[in-house]
Amino acid sequence: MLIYCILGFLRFKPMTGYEIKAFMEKSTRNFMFASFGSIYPALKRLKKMKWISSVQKVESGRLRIIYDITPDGKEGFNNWLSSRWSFDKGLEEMLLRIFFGSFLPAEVIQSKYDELSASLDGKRDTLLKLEKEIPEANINSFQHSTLLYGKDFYSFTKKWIIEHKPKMLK
Amino acid sequence: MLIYCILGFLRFKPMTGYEIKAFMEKSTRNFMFASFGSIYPALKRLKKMKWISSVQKVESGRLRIIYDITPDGKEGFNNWLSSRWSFDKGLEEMLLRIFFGSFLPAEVIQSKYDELSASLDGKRDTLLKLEKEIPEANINSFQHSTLLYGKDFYSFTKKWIIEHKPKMLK
DNA sequence: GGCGCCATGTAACCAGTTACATGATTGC
DNA sequence: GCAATCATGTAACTGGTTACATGGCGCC
Repeated sequence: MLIYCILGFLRFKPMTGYEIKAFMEKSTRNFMFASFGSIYPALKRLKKMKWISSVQKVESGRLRIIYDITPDGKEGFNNWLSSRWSFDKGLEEMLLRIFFGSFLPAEVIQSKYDELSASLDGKRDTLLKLEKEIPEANINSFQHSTLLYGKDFYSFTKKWIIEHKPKMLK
Repeated sequence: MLIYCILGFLRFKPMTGYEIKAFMEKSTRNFMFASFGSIYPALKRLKKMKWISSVQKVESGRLRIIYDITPDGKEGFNNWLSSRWSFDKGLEEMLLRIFFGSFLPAEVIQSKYDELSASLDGKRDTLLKLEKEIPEANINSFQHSTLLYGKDFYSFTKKWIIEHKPKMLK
């Protein structure tokens, strides 16, 4: 996931590893955050894959390695962004995808919100089935309340997704 | 976190590694789930720490290693469960703690819900500050919507916590 | 001269995963 | 006789973390 986050950032503009971390701090930090110890190795990995390129500069005495996304990288990023928007990998991936929604054509983005909404229904159904399988006598009120939270959470998130689905421009 | 989950399960009743996984599957699976590849090593670790004990039995030809929590384990578990209920480690830890709420004295549990609620306020405040720091012109509607979701999510969860806070019995 | 920020990176560690290996029992 | 379930476990890998190491710039 971190690599797609980095790739997405580089679609906004070329950046150094340091800037990537700073950008995370003020944009995605509540759902996606990483330390230098994972950012720099991730950049090396992406470079090796040829999904990003780099230029070294010395600016006012400081070494800066500025990374940019390559056509291969764009393809990899777009494949990730346009693959099924399910909730299976959790809230974090959902929000990261939404964050980069502007890189998807307007016609596609609505169907992605619909996919998400369907996935949330599926999640809720699974919980409902789970609930039916458990005899109520075998579960205390705290255990039951975690199930309840799950159901309410999926309902809330689904409703939110529907309400915030981008409107089609006529 | 996994070790506290296992410890909590063993407070309900002694179990084998296999049973622990099966129990997870039908109780905590939407917020806490692990494979055998992490359960068995975790049990070994807990055994080494003397937080759990084990008895080997051969029942109808099958080897079963039944684990039980020790007094040291109970202490470790209680320390974890009664440490500050913050939202810092995410939804999963919050739900796991609630799941084991019955192991906390009735007087304490209410204050834990209050702690959680305060922690959620704090999280929301951080997002509010973040939002103020970002000039609106610099952010597209998708980026903005992830912020919005964060705020709504914290509000929803806080409201839920308050509504489901256990009532004091008179 | 010292602090805070800019900037890069590595090493040790941690907690998990998937895939594999083994083997017995139960029920159709 | 075969599939599903019960039962234990390891090895290779993954994707991150914290702490450390290094060093220059800008400003008071």
